[in-house]
Amino acid sequence: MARRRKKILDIGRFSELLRDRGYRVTKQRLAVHTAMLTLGHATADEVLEYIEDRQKGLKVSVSSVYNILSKMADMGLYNRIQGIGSRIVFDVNPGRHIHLYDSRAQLFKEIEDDELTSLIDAQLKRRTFRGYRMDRFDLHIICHPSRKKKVQ
Amino acid sequence: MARRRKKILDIGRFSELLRDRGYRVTKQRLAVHTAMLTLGHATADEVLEYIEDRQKGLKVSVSSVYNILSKMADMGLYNRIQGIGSRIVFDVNPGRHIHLYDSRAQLFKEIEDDELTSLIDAQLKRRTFRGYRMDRFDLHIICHPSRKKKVQ
DNA sequence: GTTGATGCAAAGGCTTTGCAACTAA
DNA sequence: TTAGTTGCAAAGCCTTTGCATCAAC
Repeated sequence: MARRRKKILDIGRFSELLRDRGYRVTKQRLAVHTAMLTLGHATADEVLEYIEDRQKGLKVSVSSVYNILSKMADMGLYNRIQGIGSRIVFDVNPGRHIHLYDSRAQLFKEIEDDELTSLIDAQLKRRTFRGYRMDRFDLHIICHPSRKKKVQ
Repeated sequence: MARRRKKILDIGRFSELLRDRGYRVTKQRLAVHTAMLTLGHATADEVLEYIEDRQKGLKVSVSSVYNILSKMADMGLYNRIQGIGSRIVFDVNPGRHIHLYDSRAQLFKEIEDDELTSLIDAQLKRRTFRGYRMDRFDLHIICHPSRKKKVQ
């Protein structure tokens, strides 16, 4: 019983989606989505930094990055997960639910584990939450590096 | 294989712990912990509001609430979980890992599910995360009310 | 009496908002 | 052309910090 997952939209489908919904395809939106495709999950200023590093010519403001990330999240394209503290982390993959949080470096790493995802999903689906219907889940595995040396 | 859980500290043990570690037992700390025992999880201003409602006589400042909650979290007494957006939510129970998030009301509800907790814990324990050791996990089940009428 | 803890106000960090200028369609 | 977007700056919110005062021990 494989879990059905939403797919990450490449730039082409991303543009299509915008157009389909009557939104404009702007350089800023393309740049943000491109950044998210590479970064996986990122805060607004990580996205901004990424863009500034790769596209010197393109001007993108902080507020636009926020607006774009928020709009995409509201459209269901990204998830809002969250860092400890007060920073919003956006996740490009709506189907990605398991995050490893490095409590020392204070950043998220990716975990791909379909078996675990399916297992939890199955468990949750057969449970009832009085009066509530589950949309999705987020599993945060809080970890610390197990060795002194820098881990990769 | 029941999961061993840290216990919630009642006020007496809370005071003991403070004294044992060389910290002072202040009215503010007692008030904050009392609030947390009732609220389960709360943001700093929810704690403050709770205290102001019940103990008109006692003066507690915002910064003290923050300081106290942070210190307790650093001592491992509370967990920092997080609301969507930029607010830090503290959880009084270090052994409580499953949270139902009502996305409409934007608040957390409690889920007690030892079976599910044990299951996930067991799964995580038998997995390896290259270079990382797991401290704990947080499962957020994002839900919406399934009926129009207000749910309890 | 000693320190650690508190309260206040100011500073900080991240996010949102208002609005004129811009640009995709 | 024209309505949706952007960029800028200001405002907002929550959290942290510095320091004089206070109180637990």
